[in-house]
Amino acid sequence: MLCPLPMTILDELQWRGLYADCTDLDALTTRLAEGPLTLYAGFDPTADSLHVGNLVPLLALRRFQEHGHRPIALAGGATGMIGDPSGKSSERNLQTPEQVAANIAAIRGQLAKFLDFDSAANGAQLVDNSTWTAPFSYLEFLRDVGKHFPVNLMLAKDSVRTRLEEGGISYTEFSYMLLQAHDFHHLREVHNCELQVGATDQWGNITAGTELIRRKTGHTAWGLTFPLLTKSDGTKYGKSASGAVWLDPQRTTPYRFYQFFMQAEDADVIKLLKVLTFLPQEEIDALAAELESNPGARAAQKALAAAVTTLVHGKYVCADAQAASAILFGGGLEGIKESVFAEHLAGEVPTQPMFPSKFAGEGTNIIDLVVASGLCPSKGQARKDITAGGIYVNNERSNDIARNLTSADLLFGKYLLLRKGKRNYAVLSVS
RNA sequence: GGUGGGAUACUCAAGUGGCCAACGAGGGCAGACUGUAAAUCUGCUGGCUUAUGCCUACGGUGGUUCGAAUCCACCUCCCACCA
Repeated sequence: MLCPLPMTILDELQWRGLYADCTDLDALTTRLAEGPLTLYAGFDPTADSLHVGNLVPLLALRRFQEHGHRPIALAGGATGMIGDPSGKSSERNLQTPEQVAANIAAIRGQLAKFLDFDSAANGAQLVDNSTWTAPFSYLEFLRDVGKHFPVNLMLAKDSVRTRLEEGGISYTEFSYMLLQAHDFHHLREVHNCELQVGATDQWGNITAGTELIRRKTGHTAWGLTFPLLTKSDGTKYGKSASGAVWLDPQRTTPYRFYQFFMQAEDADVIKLLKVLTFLPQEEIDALAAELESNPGARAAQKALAAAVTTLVHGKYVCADAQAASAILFGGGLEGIKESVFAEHLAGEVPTQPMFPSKFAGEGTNIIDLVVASGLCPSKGQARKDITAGGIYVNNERSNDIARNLTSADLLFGKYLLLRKGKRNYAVLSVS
């Protein structure tokens, strides 16, 4: 076997399945070979937390940083006020300035965790596009930016064209690409940022930026896109039955987060390892081989869940999620200690506080408790699930809808472990 | 502008006066099997304080009728053909 040359960042992106398109691959390859450059990716504050889909460009910034380049994470305080039409089939409601401000604050904190800001050579930067966009007057913007955009080219962008076909687009969202293009231009001039990366749905916005830079200054700038994260069945990745998978532990508990990746399909897991982790090629190849020869061991899923959970929540929190999973999916509850239960299950698994009076005397009907736990959306559904044998109390099937649960059923006098089906757990905690 | 067809639960799609909370398929949830899998088989799939009970629901608003998803009128939106 030939001794391989060290991988370039582009080789690595290619190998990881992170390369979709580039405005000028040859020129960018040459430029990257000459030395470090500055690049950026934008994150709009559509919610008060990032979700797993945002991880792809965010980790890509870090991949570039590990290859010596300088990443800029841009929080879209300005663009978030407008709403990106890309990939959306209908007009969205504007967020209030207060919402955007709150979301920006939350997202800035999350972005900061993934990049190295302290390196002297190539420390990351965190910027907010409202700092240079807000002072811009409307007239100035029209003259300095708008003048460089022929409307016929704007109409040809995919994001606009699809919207024109399905119901139209407001002037506000139509203008979004100008804001993002101006961001790129600003970063090009002020920070010498030569590259913008993003998912494929950002292609139109990115090329709007490279065009603006070229027309205004004649400088070069490149765009590079990643494929959208999809599952083997073609649907978007990052949604579980209960909605998006968030990085904020308040929105998606670390246990749920860990479980989400643990339950990845065989057909998706290798791709996810490449895209969402920093595991080296040899390790991922070994996991792929293991998946092939011994799929039942699910080593790849375990590695994926561990790596991503550690990346997002840290190794201690990940260890808790692993411990909780081991208990719930490993065996029975026999012999489990209160401290272990309290530490690893209560809080990890979705937990509802309950008043002690609920379990005093007669106790409370199982139907009401299942609904209170959040496992079932209505009493009717709870009744059906219980009758069908799909509900477990402290890991023992309980199919009597007349059953009342009392303090005698509580573990350690405090906890009730409810389960629906094979893998949906909830804890009721008396306090 | 004219004529004809259509709007039914998460989606597709039956139903043309009572037997309709509404056939069927997909999806979803659960059970068996399994790897916390896939495939397969089975059950469930509007809500409610126990239920031969009540409420909500077949585009909207009224009407006919003992009784309407089903009939009538008007309205809104889609599609086809003709202008």
